[in-house]
Amino acid sequence: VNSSSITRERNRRGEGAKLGDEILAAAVGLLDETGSEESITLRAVARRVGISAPSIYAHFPDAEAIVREIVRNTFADLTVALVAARDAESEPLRRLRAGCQAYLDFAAAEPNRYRILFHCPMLDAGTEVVSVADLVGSNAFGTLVDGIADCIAAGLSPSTDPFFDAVALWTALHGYASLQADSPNFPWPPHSALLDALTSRLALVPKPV
Amino acid sequence: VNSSSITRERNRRGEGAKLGDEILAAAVGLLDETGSEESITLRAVARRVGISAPSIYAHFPDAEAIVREIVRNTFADLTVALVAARDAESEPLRRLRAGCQAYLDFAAAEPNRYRILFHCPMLDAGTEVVSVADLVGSNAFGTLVDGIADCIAAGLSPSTDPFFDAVALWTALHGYASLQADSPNFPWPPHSALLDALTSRLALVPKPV
DNA sequence: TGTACATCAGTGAACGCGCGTTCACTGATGTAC
DNA sequence: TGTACATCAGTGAACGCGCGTTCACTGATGTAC
Repeated sequence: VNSSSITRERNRRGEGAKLGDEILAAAVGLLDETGSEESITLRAVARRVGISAPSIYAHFPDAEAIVREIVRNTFADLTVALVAARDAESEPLRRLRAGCQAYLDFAAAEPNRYRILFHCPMLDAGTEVVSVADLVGSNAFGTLVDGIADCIAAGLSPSTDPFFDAVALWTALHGYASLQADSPNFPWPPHSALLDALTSRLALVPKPV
Repeated sequence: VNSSSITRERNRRGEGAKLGDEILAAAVGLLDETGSEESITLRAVARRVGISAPSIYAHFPDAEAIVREIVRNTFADLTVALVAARDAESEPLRRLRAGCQAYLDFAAAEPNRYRILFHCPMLDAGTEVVSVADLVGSNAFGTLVDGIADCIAAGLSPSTDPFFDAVALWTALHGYASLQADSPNFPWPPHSALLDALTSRLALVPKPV
């Protein structure tokens, strides 16, 4: 029963694996339309791709596996975006700022994928897809710590604890990304002013009074 | 069909309204157990209270109304907590800090109720329960702005824009509250050090370099 | 003080729906000979 | 070059479940007389 109007050509022999990517794309589409990972159901995904529901089992062992894969891909994409932003600048202050900007840009461009990185009740039972060890040791968080450390090394920050400052900055970036996505009608100050304030005040200041 | 082991005494005449509160409490219980408002279903709530599902219709027009009421109550409770914290201190710096502490305490004590304040896909279709106008004009956000303004008036902050600084501080508090709830295993620095850093750097500093 | 009765606080069965998952299957396609 | 066939990519029907909502109802309880 294909109740959608989508017609799909069967993959050629040996190209069956392509369907896996189509399934992931359809799941992200559902996530973006509803803002809730709960709408990523096997049957809804199948309808969107234009296949029957059981076909998904050739590619994912169960319904949650699709969401797990989305989370994994999202974390990888975020990391790539942060590393690319870092490598595009050489001056330490600009580097740090570019990393923060890239973080917010990613969250703004993909608010739903960004959100389920941190809170995905569908998966919480048991395995965390991106473990804390992954996060702390990753290039994603490392970009922030290194960015601050570079500013210190260049004499641009009186900070003495780049990890601490990176946590403070990450915290604020996450809050900004989340609130801006969830409360777009709030009378936000200009984006660059707020980003500048968070970056400079949290990463470049001396220890609190 | 009462499949739970709960036995419940029928309310006495004239006390039928009590069931409304029991329904809300049961819904919050479900929310806390699963971390997802999706588990607040009419039937699950009814099972938990020990009544039949249709009984709920005497108190709420539909399933979403329960969640809407929880959001309303949560916003009211948060506001009360912030105002109480503010009124417990008189010295401006301690007042501001107490408000921030109360905000984080509330989020830590009720992470799920706190979260659905900002993101509740179940409800997003149409009405926002707590509007942005409510938020900005509320005592909840006003506590922060006033706290900063008081510090400025007392000569304790060189800031010139209490609203801007309140947004920056709120942003960071929200990020901290959210991440701490969702990533408790992250190697967080000591709580009071981080809270001090966020408060003083974002609210008490001069304009960014 | 006794009793009829209106009202209140719920109940129980039923409806149609979408869900995850299973199972046996089908038909096109590439390949061995 | 032609053809049999193994394999691949997917189908369709069915299962049992929990869901929101509707409907007609029931039985206890307070009250009017």
